[in-house]
Amino acid sequence: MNEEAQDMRIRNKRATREAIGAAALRLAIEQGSPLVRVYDIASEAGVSPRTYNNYFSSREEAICAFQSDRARKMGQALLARPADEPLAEAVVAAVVEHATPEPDRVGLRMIMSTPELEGEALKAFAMAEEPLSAAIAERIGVDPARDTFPDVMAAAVAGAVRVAGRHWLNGDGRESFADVARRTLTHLLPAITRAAP
Amino acid sequence: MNEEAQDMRIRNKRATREAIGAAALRLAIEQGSPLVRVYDIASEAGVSPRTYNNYFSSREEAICAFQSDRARKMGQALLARPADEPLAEAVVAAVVEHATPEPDRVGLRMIMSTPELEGEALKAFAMAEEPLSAAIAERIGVDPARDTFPDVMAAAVAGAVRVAGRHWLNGDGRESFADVARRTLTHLLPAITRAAP
DNA sequence: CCCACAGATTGCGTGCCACGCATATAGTGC
DNA sequence: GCACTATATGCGTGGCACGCAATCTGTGGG
Repeated sequence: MNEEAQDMRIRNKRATREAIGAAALRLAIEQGSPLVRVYDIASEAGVSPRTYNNYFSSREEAICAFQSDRARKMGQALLARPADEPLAEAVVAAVVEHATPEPDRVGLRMIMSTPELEGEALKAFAMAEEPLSAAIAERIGVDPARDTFPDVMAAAVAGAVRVAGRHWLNGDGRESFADVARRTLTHLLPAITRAAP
Repeated sequence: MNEEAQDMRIRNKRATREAIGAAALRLAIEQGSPLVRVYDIASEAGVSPRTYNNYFSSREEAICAFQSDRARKMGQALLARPADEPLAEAVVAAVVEHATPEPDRVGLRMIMSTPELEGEALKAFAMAEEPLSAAIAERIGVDPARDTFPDVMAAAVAGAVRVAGRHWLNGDGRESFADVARRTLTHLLPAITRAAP
């Protein structure tokens, strides 16, 4: 049962990590990010402050943990798409998967409007680039160390999703995030499809 | 002479800001970013520690100030290109301008390999996006609040330059940064030229 | 020439936080 | 039941951001 025991531990760690992250996000939304104290986050999550920073090394990281995990999943979603699917379709599908359930408007707006969280949010999006690049490289069969195409496309796609989030927030709220993301990705399609004829 | 006096003050502020930023970068390269103390940066720049954080609110911000200013200039460079130049050419030209003089390899490598600085570096690149987007929007005559194209392209271009930096660092050093950047931007050209027929 | 004023620098005090170290606890395999 | 490892926690230390108030500096007016 070694593996299962390890799984148990991993699950537990993930659970507390998510608990802390959720607590941090909730408090940041309620009180505003700069006012949140580490002690409060830890209390809310039911752990010691010392334990809190076994998981996160800054308040920003804890608040944006949700975004980070989302971004990671977006990259992995592309890897999981069927290999015979055209690259452009696979990318759009992976992004749309990642967009469900709809992001939390209030939380996203809080993050976007807080300069201190901006860097962390950008890091979260950047985290999606490596798996995206790997998936693209594998799909079109090039070496990402030699050819810059996968990295460039990954960065462009991540950027398009980020821009979609911004426009979705500023919009009138009647368009779903997935639709906005589809529109932004459309602008990239000529570049994406060019390399996968 | 009111205006000139104001100019003088602005120049002075800019000078001390650059002095502090340069000192921070130099010390970070020499000793490694986490070992640099605020007191040392301030001493090196000839100001008080208290003055240092009138200009920067974190060590990371000071160390990456040079990158931030660079990124800003890249955005403004596009605005300054002749209006009749095709968008794709103007973008490439602006990036190449921004690439001279060649970035400092050691400094860039230090920043790229320090996780704490990663967020700040990403913020620096993101700063270039707004002027880039504005320039693109003006050039093709669309409203950036309605049309996502300028923002998406700005993010893609900034991402391509960032990727170029990474590949340039990992390369054998015989290719200039400008050349690598040209290659990465080439991958975006189909998307860029599509909207400016 | 002196004064008033605004902007910039600086010193000091306060509160917050990241992190190393040592310890307690819990869950696992033998 | 026992040894072991991973995790949680307490405590202490050092560093840093920032508010506040005093000081310094350069500028323009009387």
